[in-house]
Amino acid sequence: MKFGKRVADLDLTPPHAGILRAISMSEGMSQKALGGRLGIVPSRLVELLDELDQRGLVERRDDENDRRVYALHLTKKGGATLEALARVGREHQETLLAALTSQERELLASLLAKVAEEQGLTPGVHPGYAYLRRARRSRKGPGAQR
Amino acid sequence: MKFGKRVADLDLTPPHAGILRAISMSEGMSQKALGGRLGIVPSRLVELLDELDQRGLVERRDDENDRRVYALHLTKKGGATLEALARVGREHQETLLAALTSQERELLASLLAKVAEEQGLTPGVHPGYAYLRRARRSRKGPGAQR
DNA sequence: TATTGTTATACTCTATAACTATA
DNA sequence: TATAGTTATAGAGTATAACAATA
Repeated sequence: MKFGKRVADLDLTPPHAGILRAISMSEGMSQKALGGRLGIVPSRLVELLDELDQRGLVERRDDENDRRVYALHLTKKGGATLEALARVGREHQETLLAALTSQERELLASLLAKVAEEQGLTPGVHPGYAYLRRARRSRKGPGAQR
Repeated sequence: MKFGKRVADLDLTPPHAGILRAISMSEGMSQKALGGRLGIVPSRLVELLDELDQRGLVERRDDENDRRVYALHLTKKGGATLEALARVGREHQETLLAALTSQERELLASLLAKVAEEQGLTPGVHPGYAYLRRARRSRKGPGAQR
């Protein structure tokens, strides 16, 4: 996962990157709304936001109308990090698609966009957030030490 | 992960599917060789093979020349399961690519093949086997219960 | 002493459920 | 009683390291 490596240089993980981007697109949204949009369960979102908060990238401001909710905002540093992430994304894409001409890249993008749309994916939202519980594997058995 | 769901109907996971296919392509190979080819560490391979062995899909036969190694073989049932997996793969692909004409599918495949080759991927080997340790995230902080 | 495979153990990621504060 | 967010806990997947048998 080359992209993850690049993001790690910013002391973040790919899930963090998606959250920063989502917040920047709708500043002030609640955790509930953010989690709903990305498909992250509340408990997981809390931890990811804690980490972003801790790094000074995101602020949880009190909502005056409803004291149960936080209004999520990017800090100045958060905005700068988002720009750095955009650079990282461009670099990653350049490396990944090095084998293709720019015409081929556009073609690939349009084919994939068709597929994504037909599959009902939301643009800008990585489907990996919505985790699907795998089937339970039964365990152990043979293979004793000879 | 729709493919994983389909594979789960056969009481397997995607990693199992790749192993069955790899064994069928070189019957009799050792665990070391298999793990090397797919990029699976020995301890993980043992468990995955235990599960396949237990389901009667794979046999670990003693190698006569070197009693430390096992020669891996598909059982008859393993061969049948591999065919079922091929069907599953075709169904999955059909669903995934429903938005594309067959010409577009070929085009997509050729673009992706170019990218994969340039990236040094081995045909037939899912890159997900080679796990990359993520950067350690520092933990916890704000967000105390109000 | 080196190699093949196994076991023991630890760590990461993610989910479910119980809980607190507020509505 | 219902909702937003948090904490506690558990489970799945994978890795590292110590180990046994054989070379």
